[in-house]
Amino acid sequence: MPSMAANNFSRNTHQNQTKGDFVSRKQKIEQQRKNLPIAAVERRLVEEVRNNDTLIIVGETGSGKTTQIPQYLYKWGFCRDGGIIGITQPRRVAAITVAKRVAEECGVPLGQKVGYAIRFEDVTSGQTKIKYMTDGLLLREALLDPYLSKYSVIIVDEAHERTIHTDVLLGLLKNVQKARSKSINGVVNTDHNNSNIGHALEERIDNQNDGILKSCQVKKHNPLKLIIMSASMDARVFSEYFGGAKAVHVQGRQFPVDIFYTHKPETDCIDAALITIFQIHLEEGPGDVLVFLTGQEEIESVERLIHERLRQLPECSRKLLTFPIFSSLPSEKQMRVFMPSPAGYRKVILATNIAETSVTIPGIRYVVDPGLVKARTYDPKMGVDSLIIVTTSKAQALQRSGRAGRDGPGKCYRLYQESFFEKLTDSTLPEIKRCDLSNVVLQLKALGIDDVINFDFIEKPDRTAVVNSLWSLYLLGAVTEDNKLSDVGRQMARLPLDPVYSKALIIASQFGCLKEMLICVAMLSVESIFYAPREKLEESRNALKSFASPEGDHLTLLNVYRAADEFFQKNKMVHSEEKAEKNLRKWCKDNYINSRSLKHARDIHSQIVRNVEQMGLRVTSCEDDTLLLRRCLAASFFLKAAMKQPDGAYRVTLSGLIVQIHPSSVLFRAKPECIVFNELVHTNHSYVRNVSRIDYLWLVELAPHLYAVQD
DNA sequence: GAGCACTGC
Repeated sequence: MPSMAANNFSRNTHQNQTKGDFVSRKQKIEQQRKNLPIAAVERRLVEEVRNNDTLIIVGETGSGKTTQIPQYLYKWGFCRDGGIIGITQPRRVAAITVAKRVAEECGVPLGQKVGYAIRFEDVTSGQTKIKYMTDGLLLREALLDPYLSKYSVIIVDEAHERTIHTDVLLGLLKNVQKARSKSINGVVNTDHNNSNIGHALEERIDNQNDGILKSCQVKKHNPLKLIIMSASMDARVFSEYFGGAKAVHVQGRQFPVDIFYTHKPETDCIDAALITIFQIHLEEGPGDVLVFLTGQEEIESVERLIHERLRQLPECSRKLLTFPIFSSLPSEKQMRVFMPSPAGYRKVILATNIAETSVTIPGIRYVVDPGLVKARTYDPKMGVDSLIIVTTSKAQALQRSGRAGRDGPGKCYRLYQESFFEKLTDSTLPEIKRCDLSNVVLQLKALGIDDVINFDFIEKPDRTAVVNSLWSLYLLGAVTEDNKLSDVGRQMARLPLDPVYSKALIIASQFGCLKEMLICVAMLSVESIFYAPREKLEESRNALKSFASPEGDHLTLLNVYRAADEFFQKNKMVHSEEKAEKNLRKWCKDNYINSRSLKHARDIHSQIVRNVEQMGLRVTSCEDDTLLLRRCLAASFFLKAAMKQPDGAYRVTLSGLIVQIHPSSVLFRAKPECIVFNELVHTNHSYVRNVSRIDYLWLVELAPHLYAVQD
């Protein structure tokens, strides 16, 4: 009996507690919302949105703009006509976490009134009114619904980051807005002046709606409200681009961060970083340290040096723990940076610029910033990506120092002189100015924008970059001689892949090896599959040997995928799905394979299998006919072929560039006469990665417009 | 025998 009573008692308490917690949590959320800087200007902001079709909102970190503004707009009736509010983010995690938070604030389950959509994951429903998504996803939606007609408001968040998706989206939205306000005036088919997408949209509607839908041609659209949100001080660029759109500022909430510069220029940045870390550790109050470094190698050597110097300190001063974080680090190791340090210990986080925006680590009071970053640039003429260490921009330096002021007042040590800071560029070059544009050009063409060179970008990409991508799209058969999208090009645009890979799938369906090519393309689309930690180089090499194919990296990747899939399917017969997934991760670890990359490849694979089936392509297998598959690789990747030179280097056939096979390739030693490859990256040398052995005569046979029999 | 920051469809 007593135990019974106790049981009841405890259950009651538990219920009361739950209820009490719930109420207090709700109240706490209400309180937090009211205390946000943005809450004070709710009415004014709503008025501004009502009065301006396009509004620029500059909000510093901590203002609450991302979570609150959509809720305000919903509350004040911006969804009343059935339209929904869409908010784009450059990163997936941001879309997910913000949506979760907003659903909680609204007290609704995620996926109903509030939801999110990212690639592979759509947590929205018919009732969704506030939809967070990635900017790339909204671009994809535009291909299916050129007017983006279900949205009454679109908010482009983090616009200052100027990702390539954001830039393309801004251009698109500007035109969609024009086209929608035109159609509302009922002039959809008469006014063919300045807006090329407006024009293109009208033509598309004309073509698509032949016949019974003709009466819908002048379908009335609601005007589109556009909000551009940026954290940068400088709203002028956005305002000018949108015809002098009004810009409003919202206060942020950050703790002050003291900035320190060096008195003289530093020659050895690693040494300077080490000295600074130990100065902080020995002289400053509690708080963790975040150090920005350029790459894995630098991080690993700084970590080693810290441990060496710690050993020279007295016992009582050794309470310092290091945590590396960079993107190719397996997730479980990345997660360690979030563990609170044991009492009395100080954490030093050695990070790449993953910690600038993508990962927010609590507890940071000190930032060490050498002012350098490894940046990717693209040479459109040679088709070469380069990874070079360059100085950060002012905006980047500001972003880095801000990481010290999230939990309290902080300090930032810039390892350069103040005069040097003044010389830094204001902001980082937008991505659209430094990457391959063939995918962007293909997508714009699929949206009906044929004249890409004169498209109204917020910042025009280099003309040669556009011309070169048009040329490669022409060679792939995606655009015709008169620069129009071909039927093949239209098919390619439906696939969420690099255009070369989309074309490879189409060719493979003709060769009868689409099943294999789907796997190759999925594996080629992800970050490196193999993981080789420095301390276990030998073991990881042996693991790779069991998958290696003498015919090249493509077949090796195919072997890995098949082995993983076979392992997974066998597991699924005896275990639950989750257990099988877990075992697969273990299998990856044992085989020195990055399970995050493999999971990504498996997701892409299932997505593109659905895509090609919808396109009506037949998924047939060439079974073990690797010769056929390699011929298909030659037919697909003929733009990237190279011939061996007498000295063992390779000469890229189309550009004449001299390159080496990357040491990570299975063909690094074999050095076949003729190869195709997928990536050309310049670091210390020019390297080609993902390489397969082919026969030069196949190129002559399969790409005769570019290759002839050699004398 | 080198070593790739980050994000996205």
